[in-house]
Amino acid sequence: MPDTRRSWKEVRDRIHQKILSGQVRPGDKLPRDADIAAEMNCARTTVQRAMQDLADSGLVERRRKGGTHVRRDPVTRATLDIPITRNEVEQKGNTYGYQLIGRETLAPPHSVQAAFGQNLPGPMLHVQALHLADARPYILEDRWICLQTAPEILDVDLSETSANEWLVMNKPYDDLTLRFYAEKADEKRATLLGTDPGDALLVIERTTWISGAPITTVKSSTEPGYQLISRS
Amino acid sequence: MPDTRRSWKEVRDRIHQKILSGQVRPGDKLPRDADIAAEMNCARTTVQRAMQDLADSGLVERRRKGGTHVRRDPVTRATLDIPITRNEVEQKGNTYGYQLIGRETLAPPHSVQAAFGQNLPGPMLHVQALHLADARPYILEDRWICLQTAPEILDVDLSETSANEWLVMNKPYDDLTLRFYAEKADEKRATLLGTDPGDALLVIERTTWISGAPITTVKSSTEPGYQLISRS
DNA sequence: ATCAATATTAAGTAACTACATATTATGTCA
DNA sequence: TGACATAATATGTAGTTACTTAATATTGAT
Repeated sequence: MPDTRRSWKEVRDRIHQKILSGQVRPGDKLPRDADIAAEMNCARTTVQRAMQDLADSGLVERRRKGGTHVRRDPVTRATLDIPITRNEVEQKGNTYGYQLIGRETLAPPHSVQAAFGQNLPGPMLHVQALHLADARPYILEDRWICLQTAPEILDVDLSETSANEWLVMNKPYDDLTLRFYAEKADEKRATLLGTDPGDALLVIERTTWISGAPITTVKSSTEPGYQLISRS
Repeated sequence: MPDTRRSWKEVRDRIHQKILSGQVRPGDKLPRDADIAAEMNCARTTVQRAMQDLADSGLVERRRKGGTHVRRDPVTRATLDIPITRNEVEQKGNTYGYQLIGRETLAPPHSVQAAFGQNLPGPMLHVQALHLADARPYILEDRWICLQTAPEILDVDLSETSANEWLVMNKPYDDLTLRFYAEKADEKRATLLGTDPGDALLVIERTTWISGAPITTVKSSTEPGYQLISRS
């Protein structure tokens, strides 16, 4: 085998290597795609793919005309998968349970409006529900659903189907913000989650939009000890 | 303009639309790339790119021969950028400060060994340091560095340069695990972070490897109120 | 010298082609 | 019938060409 063609992954790894072995330093400009292609004896498209990947993972920055530069503020870029809670529970081998706690149509409080920024969401459905793993409280969700964008939710029997699942299956979103933080369990949440007030809870806030219009925002308080782990 | 060529993003969005408008349901098989290309009047490469993107974002699954299927357990896939702490602080317009608390060569405790799995890391440097924003405690890091993989760290003046920065700049990794959870501040951490014991802290654990060899593992306890926010 | 029009550059996108690879289906021989 | 080879199939990867787009540099007119 004289000189097997190198895949874009090889090209990527070579450049990756160069960057972090110090041959090329943060802020440095890399050669043009075409030159790298010539040097590595491959097509520009291959270099393009490699560079795209490096750019996606936060290692380099590319600008038309400007060329490709090694980022001077390298970031750790990680991907998280947040599954539907039912699947998450069943994946772990536990039995999934669901319990509706409250449901009411209401004008959203200011904190919820803030989550949506400019676009005022109008009247919303406020749903509180508990997800269970083997009958133990797992995640407590406090959700607001925009009735302008998702009026069909009013016809859904939320004591049967969780809003979580219904929305994921029926209301596609094209924009999403996630927010993670730690919070002390207050009296009410502690009771519902079967833990003690003051316990540290990981909270996940998720807000979704479809073409600019708000769909839903959820504040999920997880059971004590819950961990989020990045994809490899 | 009769029929402008459609980009791979248009193709992606059209399919995305189909999937979540219910025209195609979770588990369903999508037509072959070639057929979609014909239908949409574009090249297969364009469909390929579109499909790749949908697969990357967790919406569909592709298998050679098997074809493309809509995932039956859709996940919310989010990307997080975790910058170097100095940059994070300065980005917010605060002054960055750094303070070394402790430094010692030590055999790692079992919990640290566990983070690395099988590969035993050997002797390690244990470093504790505090990152400050406007002279207020921001992140407390408790780090273990593998001396086999990164012996040069012993020559670094860690009272000047943070291990965080030195490692990011000098020790490339090719594998990384992140873990997020909430934890109550214990007495010691509360003091260092200038808060009260029992406060809920968001903890970020990061472990890195290079070609299978452990580099470092950090447990970063963030100031109360700290939030992680996903990239758009 | 200033500003605007124009050219140049380097990445971005897309078409078409060809072959690779993984997987499934089929067929043949013992 | 069962094991194994073979064919068919759909995605994956790579090359080549051509054109687009955004950013920069140059030119030229005032």
